[in-house]
Amino acid sequence: MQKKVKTRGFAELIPLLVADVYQLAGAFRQWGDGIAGEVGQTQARWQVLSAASVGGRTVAQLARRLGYARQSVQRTADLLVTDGLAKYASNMDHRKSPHLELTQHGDDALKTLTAAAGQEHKKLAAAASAAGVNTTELQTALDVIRQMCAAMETKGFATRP
Amino acid sequence: MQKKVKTRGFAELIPLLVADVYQLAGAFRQWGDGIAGEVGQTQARWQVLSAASVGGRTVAQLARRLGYARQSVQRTADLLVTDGLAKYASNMDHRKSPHLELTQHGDDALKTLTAAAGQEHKKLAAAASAAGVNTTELQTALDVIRQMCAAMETKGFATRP
DNA sequence: GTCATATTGACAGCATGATGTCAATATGTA
DNA sequence: TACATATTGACATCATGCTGTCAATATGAC
Repeated sequence: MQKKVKTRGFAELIPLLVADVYQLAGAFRQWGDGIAGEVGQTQARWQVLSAASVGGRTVAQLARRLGYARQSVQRTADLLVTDGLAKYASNMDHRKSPHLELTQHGDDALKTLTAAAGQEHKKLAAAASAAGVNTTELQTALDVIRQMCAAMETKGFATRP
Repeated sequence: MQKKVKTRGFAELIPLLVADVYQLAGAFRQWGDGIAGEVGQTQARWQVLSAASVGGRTVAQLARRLGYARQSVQRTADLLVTDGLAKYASNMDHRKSPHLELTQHGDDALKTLTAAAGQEHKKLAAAASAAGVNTTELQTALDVIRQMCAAMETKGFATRP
């Protein structure tokens, strides 16, 4: 019977976890948009900038890597090119599918974003510490979240890198 | 120096937490959309149905409770009414602001959704358990996530209930 | 009772995710 | 080589969040 009781309590925590993860993800999203907004960017553009900074990747490759639909990334990439943050460089391997490369302007923007994010991470760490979170607990939480992601994947729900 | 080292390690976990929370939230979203989709609904409609099921609430009140913009909830509510899942009932307190009430059809849909979600929660709990998560760790993760939400709120990033 | 202020719903428009379809292009196999 | 299949970008369209503006309506201070 012990196992049954344990399982029941466990299952009842799931809806709470779902709600809290949504809540925290929403707060993180606002936070990230705030950081990106300070540089006149958005999170979507930031993600594509970051993934494209490696260079030598087509839009379709970036989309797969980011876990978004190809067309969504295509639109964001086109906007980045329009704004001069990136450019299309011809791809020897595929005449119709150029590589997305950052321009100097785009590289600068990404560097600014990275620096701003680092500052904000420190601030959030301080706030979390003040809220009573310690490193051990945070590490446990991370482990649980990753295991939940793994569990979701076994059920066929893709997760995004 | 101990405190400094601890803080540094802590701050470095933050970006990992952000990435993993995004990832898990994305998986949960897909999962929820799947559940809602089986009944021909969406998560947005589900949320509004659920919040409206209490009865006696205006669209603006629902929006505040859900943490969404008033206009977003308005649109979803209008769609629910169009589809016969809800109806507007005159509000004595405000001539222009009716209460959103579920119809029998809407109540049935919500009951179906709730039942389906319960089943899915059990399945996910089993998968998580198999992935090696135990109740104690899950509870710790929940606590950390809530403390992070609280920390975010102190920084002015609203979280959604 | 009056009037400034806040709230509300309607409407228009934007951002960013999704999907579906089509033609051009690679790719792998017979 | 030839052809079936997969991949890719372009384009259209939808879903669902946001914002801003306006008029109607409550609300509260005086």
